Amino acid sequence: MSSLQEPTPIVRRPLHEEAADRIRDLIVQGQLAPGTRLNERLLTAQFGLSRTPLREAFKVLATEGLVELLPNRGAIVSQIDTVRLAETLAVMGALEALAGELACRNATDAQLNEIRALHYEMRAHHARGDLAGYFKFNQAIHLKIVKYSGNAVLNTTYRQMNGYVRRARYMANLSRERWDAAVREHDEILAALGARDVKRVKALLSDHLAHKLASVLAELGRPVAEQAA
Amino acid sequence: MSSLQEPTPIVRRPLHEEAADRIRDLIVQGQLAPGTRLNERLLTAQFGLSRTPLREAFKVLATEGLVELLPNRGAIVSQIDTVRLAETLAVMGALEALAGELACRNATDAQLNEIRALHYEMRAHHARGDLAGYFKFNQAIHLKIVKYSGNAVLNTTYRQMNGYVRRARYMANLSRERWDAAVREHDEILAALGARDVKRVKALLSDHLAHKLASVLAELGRPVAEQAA
DNA sequence: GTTTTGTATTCTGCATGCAAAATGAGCTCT
DNA sequence: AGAGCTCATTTTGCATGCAGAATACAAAAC
Repeated sequence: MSSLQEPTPIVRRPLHEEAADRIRDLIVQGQLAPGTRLNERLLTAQFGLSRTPLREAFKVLATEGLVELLPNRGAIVSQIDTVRLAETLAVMGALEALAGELACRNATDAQLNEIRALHYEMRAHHARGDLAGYFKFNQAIHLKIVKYSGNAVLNTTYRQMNGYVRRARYMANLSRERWDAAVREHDEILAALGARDVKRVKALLSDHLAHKLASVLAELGRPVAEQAA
Repeated sequence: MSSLQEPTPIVRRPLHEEAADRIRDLIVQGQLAPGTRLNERLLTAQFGLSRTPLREAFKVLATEGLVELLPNRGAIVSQIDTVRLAETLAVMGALEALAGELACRNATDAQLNEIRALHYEMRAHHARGDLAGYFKFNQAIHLKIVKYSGNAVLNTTYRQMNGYVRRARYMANLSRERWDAAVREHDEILAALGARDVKRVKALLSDHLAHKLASVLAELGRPVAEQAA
């Protein structure tokens, strides 16, 4: 038992995972607005499976925080409440600072070049004033930095939080000033990463996220600014 | 509808939550060793419920990382692998540094006094050489700091990771030197917290966790030390 | 006109049933 | 004795059924 055992480990993917992925995408991409009720009968019909695996998916999404389970009243897409959003961004700041530190140490040059490429793509969209395109590459850069930290736990934790926060991106209606500033911050982050300057990367990422948090909070005008980093 | 509506919101707790809690406790407290198979029939008999809610609980525990789901082969208590342990501790270090910072700002004096009390209890157990008692209060202190950060997302994230890590505590067979050093570090942390010295608390907690990580890794003798903070 | 009450319908929570996959025991063949 | 095969048993994955809770709606009371 050595070479030709399993070219492809053909184990059918459990239905509940499939369902969880599909619903997660719908939520994260904003197709299912916060507060929307997730009707079991409806979704089973739509996905072509029975209630059991669907309900299992609900449980998973609930522990991920994307869905809220009301006893005897089913599941709703969780509200994006301001406090939780701020809290999540604060935590993501800490995570990303760590990610930057580790990426400085562990990322290969090729990986840094990948990030660099994404950065220039992002700048291109910024130059054109294409906000949606900008967001896409911005996201990709941050996810890559976290990924190339080489810490899998960090990666999954971050991605999960990102799923929650991402839905709020249209809420922060990003002023032109903030947008330009964010791009400049990215320039600096990239430079520091290239120089493998741990301390600087860490500080820059921490600040970057703090600014993002501040801009989101400003946009939402809530007086919860105190408890953020 | 104002005053006498719901003295206690008597909504029966879903069975799957109950089950998840019970199994989680068994795993975290080490009564269910890593690798143990979780037989559905057995557990349903033991808990007095049917397979459906039990399986829902499995899904939750799986997303929490305490249980591994093998398609068509059921659930096993997840192994504590060294790499993941190290990665988790690194992330917890970042989280706890943030927690310390926020606690400095947000914790009330009464809350700091609570932590202080726990600290002296811990010292008492250390003085007696009572390792189990020491661990208990040590845990409690760290959890309180995180809790009094006032950031709920941080709190739940930290607690979840702690659940995974806690099972490994007996693995790190803590030398007397490291034990003494840890206690001294706690002294300093407490002092800095009392002085509300954000920068210092942050640094101390970060170092404290890094030392813990190093000691665990040393004990386990794995060459994964590079990728930690 | 508004609120309350009664009732029908829908939906959730959980148990159970059934088919497919995995495990294990015994057997055969080398 | 050990490796491979067959078949019975166990176990998982999923669908469905049923009871109770929640919701919706309409008629009645104020």
